[in-house]
Amino acid sequence: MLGDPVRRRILEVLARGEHSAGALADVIGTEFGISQPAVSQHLRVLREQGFTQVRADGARRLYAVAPAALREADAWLDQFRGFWPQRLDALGTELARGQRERRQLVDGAARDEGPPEGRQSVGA
Amino acid sequence: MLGDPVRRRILEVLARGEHSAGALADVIGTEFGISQPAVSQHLRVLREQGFTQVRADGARRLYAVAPAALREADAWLDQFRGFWPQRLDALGTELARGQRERRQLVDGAARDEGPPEGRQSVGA
DNA sequence: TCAAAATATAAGTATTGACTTATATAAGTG
DNA sequence: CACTTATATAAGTCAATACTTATATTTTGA
Repeated sequence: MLGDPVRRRILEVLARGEHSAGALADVIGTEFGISQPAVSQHLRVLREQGFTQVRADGARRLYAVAPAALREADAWLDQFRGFWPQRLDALGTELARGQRERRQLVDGAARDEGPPEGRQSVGA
Repeated sequence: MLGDPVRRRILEVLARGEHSAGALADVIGTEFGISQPAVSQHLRVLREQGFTQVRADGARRLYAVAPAALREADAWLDQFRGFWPQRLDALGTELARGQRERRQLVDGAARDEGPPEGRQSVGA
């Protein structure tokens, strides 16, 4: 599933906010040199496996990250957390900041919004 | 990679400690109804992709979780941590406990050691 | 040193999966 | 309406992958 680099990349883009299928077809299609249907098929898989949510906006379909499935992956990793050193250093910062609000970029196609500000994990 | 249920299951078993290739072939082979070579091939993939480490013990090969690759997956998930509610409640406990030491079950084949005690994440 | 045990590799096959082009469907727009 | 835009689906192809059985390799122990 997420072994596929195209799908991973799609989610990375969606981590920055909502994007239309067309915008994704442009960005991802260009990056990987694949067609619109190819991207659309990846979107279908992501949708069906619960990694994304979609809402209609006229003829467009706006995709966004759906937490559930990714969270499940995260939960699965719990059993291995004891195997690597944790990053407690970032904790204070994170606690102070509180839970970060998500932006809702309605589309954005070619336009690049730059890297997301540091949303980071702390780990156990 | 980890989209494969057999490989995920192998790692789950290894999360409880070291197991020989034969023990894994028994457990996994039985659970999934596949042959020794099939399991061995999965072990090869996991090894080559850096998810496991192996050491020799006579004719046996003892497999264990290799943190690096899984940790990378965990790091990748960082960018999505803002999308789901965090479990800060577990933090105190975890801090108090300090980093959990890993057991080294030398094999264990059919014998089931029961669930690992709660090794949990806290998240950002 | 030879047979058995533990594991890996080889070679073949069937399924899955990631694309392609072509086309269907649905929604704006003149 | 007809045309265009936005997206999804269909159908086919090719490569990757997850098995199988058979066998090679290494180690141990009688």
